[in-house]
Amino acid sequence: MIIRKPINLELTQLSGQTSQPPWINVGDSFREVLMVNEKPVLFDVKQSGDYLDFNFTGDISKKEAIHSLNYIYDLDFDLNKFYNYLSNQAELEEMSEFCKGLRLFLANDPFECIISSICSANNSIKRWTKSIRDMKEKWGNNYFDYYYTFPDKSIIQDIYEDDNEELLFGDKPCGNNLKSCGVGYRAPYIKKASHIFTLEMDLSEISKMDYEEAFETILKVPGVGPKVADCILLYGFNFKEAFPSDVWIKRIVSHLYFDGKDINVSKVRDFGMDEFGDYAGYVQLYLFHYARMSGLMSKLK
DNA sequence: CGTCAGGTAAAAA
DNA sequence: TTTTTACCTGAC
Repeated sequence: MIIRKPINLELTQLSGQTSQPPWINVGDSFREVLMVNEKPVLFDVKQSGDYLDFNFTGDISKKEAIHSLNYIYDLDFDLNKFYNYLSNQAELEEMSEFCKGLRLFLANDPFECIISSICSANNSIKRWTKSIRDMKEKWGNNYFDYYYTFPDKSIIQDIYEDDNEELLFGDKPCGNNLKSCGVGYRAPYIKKASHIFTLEMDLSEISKMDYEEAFETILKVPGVGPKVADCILLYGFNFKEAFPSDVWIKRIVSHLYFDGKDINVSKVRDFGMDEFGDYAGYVQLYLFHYARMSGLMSKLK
């Protein structure tokens, strides 16, 4: 079945957005199990011309499946209107050429996005995605033979941090702890964050807040600074006005808008939100991949 | 083998 | 308030 809205699936899947790791690549498809209305559904998506071709297995209607995919791949976002916006600005006009069809890859499970985003801090895409995959396979639920959901917050909060803790308090051999997933010093942040979202902070409340309140709220979580908070709000909760600013976005923005002058990351965030408004999230996504694919990134390094 | 990258938290200025 | 430093791990 085809959804007639343009997307570049592979680019979107492999763009390192911290909603989740890429889905499992099988032949020319990407597959993953998602919980939809509390039922496990195996999705299979692939590129068909400019569009998304999909199949699914699970106890939901076709309408519900399309609704999920529309959200996750942000298919109702008007790319052509966005490209028109980009083409009207000297600094941005080249970007759509390099990333045509790139869309937000939004979280089906906001908690997975929170942990992914915490893991992504001071880390490489390759390493944090492997950590999340490891956590799914160790403690998530297994469906359709090879697929795993991300474990619930109430599970993660009780996982041992490292080998020492496991040896001291556990009754199982080593390897069943957070650090064994390669998360390094983020292990205590992950545990504390899981605890907070299990007992103190309601995820559904975050989506009801306005952007500023949600940002301040989520900043209180250990391991969540401004960059991670903006990733969580953008990829986990679809706050498109977020402009996650890291060292690369700083370099690119500084090159395009400030004549290469060194400016601090928090100024870059203010600039991006002010300059791009509701397009901030998309501009951030496109800036990063434009720089990556145009060769600008190696030039700035 | 050493060096480096990359956000956050905590210490220091 | 702003700036500096330590933190795990994998890539090189």
